[in-house]
Amino acid sequence: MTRQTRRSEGSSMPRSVDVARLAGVSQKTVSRVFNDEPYVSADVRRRVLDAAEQLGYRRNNAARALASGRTRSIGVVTLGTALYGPASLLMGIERAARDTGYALRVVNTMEGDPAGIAGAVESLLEQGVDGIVISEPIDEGEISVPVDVPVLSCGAPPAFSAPRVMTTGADSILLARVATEHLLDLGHATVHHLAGPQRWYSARDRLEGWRAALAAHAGDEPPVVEGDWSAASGYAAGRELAVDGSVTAVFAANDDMAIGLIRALADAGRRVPDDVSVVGFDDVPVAPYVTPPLTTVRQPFDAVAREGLKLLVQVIEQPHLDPSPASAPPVELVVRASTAPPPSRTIPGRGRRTTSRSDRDTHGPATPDGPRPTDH
Amino acid sequence: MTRQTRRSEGSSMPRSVDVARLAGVSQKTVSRVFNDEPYVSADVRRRVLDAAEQLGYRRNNAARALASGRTRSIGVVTLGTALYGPASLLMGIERAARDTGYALRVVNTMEGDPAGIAGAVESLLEQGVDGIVISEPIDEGEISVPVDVPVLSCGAPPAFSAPRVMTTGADSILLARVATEHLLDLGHATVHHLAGPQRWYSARDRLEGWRAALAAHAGDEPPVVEGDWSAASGYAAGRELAVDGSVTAVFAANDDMAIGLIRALADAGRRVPDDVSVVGFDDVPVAPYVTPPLTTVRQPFDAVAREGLKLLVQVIEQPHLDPSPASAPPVELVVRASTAPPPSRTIPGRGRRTTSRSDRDTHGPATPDGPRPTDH
DNA sequence: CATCAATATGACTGCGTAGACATGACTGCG
DNA sequence: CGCAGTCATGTCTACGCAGTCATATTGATG
Repeated sequence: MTRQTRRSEGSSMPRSVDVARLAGVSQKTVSRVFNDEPYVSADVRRRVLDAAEQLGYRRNNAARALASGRTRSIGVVTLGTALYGPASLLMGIERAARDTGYALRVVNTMEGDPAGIAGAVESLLEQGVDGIVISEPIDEGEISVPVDVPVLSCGAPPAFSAPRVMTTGADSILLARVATEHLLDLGHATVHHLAGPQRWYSARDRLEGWRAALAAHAGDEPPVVEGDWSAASGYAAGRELAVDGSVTAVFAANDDMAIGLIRALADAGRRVPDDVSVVGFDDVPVAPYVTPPLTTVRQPFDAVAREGLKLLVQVIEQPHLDPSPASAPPVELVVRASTAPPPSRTIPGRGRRTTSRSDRDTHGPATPDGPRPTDH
Repeated sequence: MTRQTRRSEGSSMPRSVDVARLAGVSQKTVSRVFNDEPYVSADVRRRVLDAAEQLGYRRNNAARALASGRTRSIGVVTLGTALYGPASLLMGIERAARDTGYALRVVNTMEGDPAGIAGAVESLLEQGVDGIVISEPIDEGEISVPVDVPVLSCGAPPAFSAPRVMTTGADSILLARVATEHLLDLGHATVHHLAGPQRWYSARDRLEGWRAALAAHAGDEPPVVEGDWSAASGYAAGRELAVDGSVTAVFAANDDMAIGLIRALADAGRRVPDDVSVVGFDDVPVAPYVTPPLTTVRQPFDAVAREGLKLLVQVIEQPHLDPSPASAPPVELVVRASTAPPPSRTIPGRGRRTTSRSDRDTHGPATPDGPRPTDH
């Protein structure tokens, strides 16, 4: 039994030579046809395609990669979670990658894994990828892996040394600031922050945006409560915050925590938004349907993924050109029913249901999404 | 300038020959060391590893695949959504794949994409994978792609002809049945069903389980309302169901729709669970924190992924052996506050907060998860 | 001490493709 | 009509690794 019998059933896959033989051309010509190279006559192209069809020919990617030095694939490092944010980003990246003709290889890096991102990157490099996307970067100190492909980091500073590192992502700082300012504009004296785990850059950005908003409004900065993105941690934080009567507004670093928070407040007898206003972050699909419908800022995952991949692919394919900076996606505050003016000092013509904010950036409309549930 | 300058910076990656030269051994021996082949002396192994370390050597996966005929990677076909179910399954698959030493290649198939699953599979085969996982199969008729690798279908019948097709997945039918029977056991005369899109096999399974439960209890079968998994569609369905005063219990095919449904009922003035009981499906992380905390059945994504991949890898690596059937993961009903006995006929010693059901399969405990919010 | 098996290593080669270059057919133009 | 330029195709080969088989070294055994 020779080596031919490696694929199943002994009927080894047809190769380009087989197609060539059937079409009466050389192997190289078959290669030309499949790579859309110029200088192939219409007649030959047709014969080749017919022959390939007939044999069920499929290019061997391993051989292509070996011969050309390019794998036409992009590696993605994700956190191993089904969190809405990371999951949405991953899906956006897949779509964008496919649009540009690249395949996707995915590696998780469980949070807390000591090997961490470095190990994930290492594994992608060994698999062979033309570029790497760090989907949700977390701080793990310097990454010491020698990387020889361009790297796209979604929302983090270039945390390690590679020849070509880019960053992309929504302006989380701005988004957080808009969310916080929405509450301040409603008349709240200050805004508490239920932060995400500070190992995540995205969590830090949100903290920073919140700080900036408070600073701009000369508000004092209450202590930060830190969660782990989960609704459960939001609930735990909510129990702490509920006992503090001075809390009238909270900006949660994601919607899940906001939902947990709201429940804790409700369980403690504090009404939302009458006693406490809550703003989330992400605009998860259920946000309009929880009780009360959640005011939040929308993350433009799809746009971010698309822009970022465009950048990455450009750097992969034209290493010389300076990468054109991605246009910042629009900032979108979605006002629903979880925010209201503070209870004590009643403001006439209550500020609810407005998108009044205007910043240094464009804001999308506060779109009523889907069948908009009535307030109550 | 020769071809060597393909990788960036002209400093082409070291190859196994380079390592061999430095270690004073043959290229083949380097290969042996990295593949953990027997018959390598400890001394040589050490020298090789040192040399590799020093040069920053990394195996070239394309060449390995070409030479060995195996890519050591598994392709996953997912729907292009950030839905909790598919996303969780994908993460579970990644974890499981890495545990078995396989890399992951991911392709989306946008729902409604005419090319659909067939195209996704085709693309994976061209990339070269040793096995394929169809993560959330939907019905697209016969898939006519010739597939020569084993295929694992999560929860669907073998919908196309490949030499080796397996299925895995939780027993959705049973889960749906347990959910429905929970409502029937509470005393509801019948249970309505808010179904998922029927192109999805998982949606069909849940419908079937619901049917089975009704049939077993001699309940009549009310008309089915179909959603698209989204909370928005749940809301729309809820508006329909709210006008029908006879509706006292609804089994929603996933938690998101259940959340939308509950909101629509609330907006229509029907209280949950006092007037209408609602059971979801999945046990999404926010389920304990929405209003009211959602009774639901938990999908054991991680266990399903792990079992399924074990099966797939076994078939890949030992094509001869009969695949050992996966053990069915436990069925877990999580009773929270969205279900209660029907309003009219009050049943003494209300059946809430029990996991009384016992079926042909083991049930996990109705674990109080995380900081359990109090009922109200 | 010769013989054989187990161990350790190397030489050679093919995997299927695309890159470099050669070659032949044809075109247009002075 | 001859020569340069374009087009269309072919030949040869490297890509980097693992498979196959040969060979050298050991130790044990009768």
